[in-house]
Amino acid sequence: MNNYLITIIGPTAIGKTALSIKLAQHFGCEIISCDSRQFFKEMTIGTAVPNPTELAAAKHHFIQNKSVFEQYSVGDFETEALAKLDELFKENNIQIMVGGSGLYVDAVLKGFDDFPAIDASVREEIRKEYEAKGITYLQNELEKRDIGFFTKITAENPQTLLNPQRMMRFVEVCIGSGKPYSSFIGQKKNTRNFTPIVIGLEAEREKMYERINLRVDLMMKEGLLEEAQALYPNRNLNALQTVGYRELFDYFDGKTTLDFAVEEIKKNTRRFAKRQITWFKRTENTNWFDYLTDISEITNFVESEIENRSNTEEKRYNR
RNA sequence: GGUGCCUUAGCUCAGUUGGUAGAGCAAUGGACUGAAAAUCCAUGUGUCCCUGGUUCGAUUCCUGGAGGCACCA
Repeated sequence: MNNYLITIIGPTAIGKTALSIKLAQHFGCEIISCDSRQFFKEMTIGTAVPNPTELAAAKHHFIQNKSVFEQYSVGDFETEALAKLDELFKENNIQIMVGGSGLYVDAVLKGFDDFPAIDASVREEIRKEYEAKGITYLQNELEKRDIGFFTKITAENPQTLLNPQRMMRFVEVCIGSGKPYSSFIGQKKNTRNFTPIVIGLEAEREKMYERINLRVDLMMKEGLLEEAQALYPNRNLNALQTVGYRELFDYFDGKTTLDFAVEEIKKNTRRFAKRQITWFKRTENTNWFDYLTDISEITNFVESEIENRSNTEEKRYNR
């Protein structure tokens, strides 16, 4: 029997959580969250994790199961999510994944290559060099250690040469492993024991922004300020480089007024949503639905997809 | 009612000694294999308030009007 992973994607605040719960109830399955900020137990309001009622309505995984003090990467998530899915598919061949983090969705659906673990001191060293010498240091290092890859991105994606974070990663892999970054790319044949059925939620830009603004106001009413205040001492942690918190940290620093910070949260959330849309446009085989689409239409769609695919499976076996 | 100043991009404003205009912010498009709610790249969208006049040519100068602000009544 084939396994199916119903995957719900879309920009923030569009209604992914509500849809995923309805689908989970309909198919009697559980939910894998794929959201790079909802992993953290210290953040609740600002990351819009499902509320207790929602969590009771369907079993969720990867919601607030980590601490902001832990190191956690997309590679770790890929491993853990696949293990969890194997377990869940034993119970039910239909499961649900929902999330707004494109990179993490790709990790589960497509898989990434294996990279060696790189010692934190290597990154630290590279960061220092970069801060002292600027982006040309990273460019020179990459050119020296992985000329093929350097030439490729220069030709195909020159903007990446100006992106310190990506460039530091490339250089850190080269230095830490002693091999070119590109030698790890395209090595792994990723096989998945499930078929994704990807549902994308979309809305007119104006509607989407309206929902974002409303949600930010609601978060403030629910106590985002206090939540951010409690995390303020740890503001430098990676997990706290997050929309909704950084802007309030600036307010605590006395750099902005509270009203301005809230407007900044709205603006940065809009920009985040835009980046999500850009990413998800490229997600293969996505079936797009308006955010107001009736749940029955979506369940019908999913059921017919599964039927079509299992029919083609049967034909294959009967041959 | 009188006097002065203002009216240019979604917003705040600059500017053109007369040759149809440009900054910041907002916005839009894009990239992205272990920081990804991160990080990075690209893009100027316009009855220059309206109306006559002067001029080869007016957003710019002049007349009249409309709206706004300030002061005086």
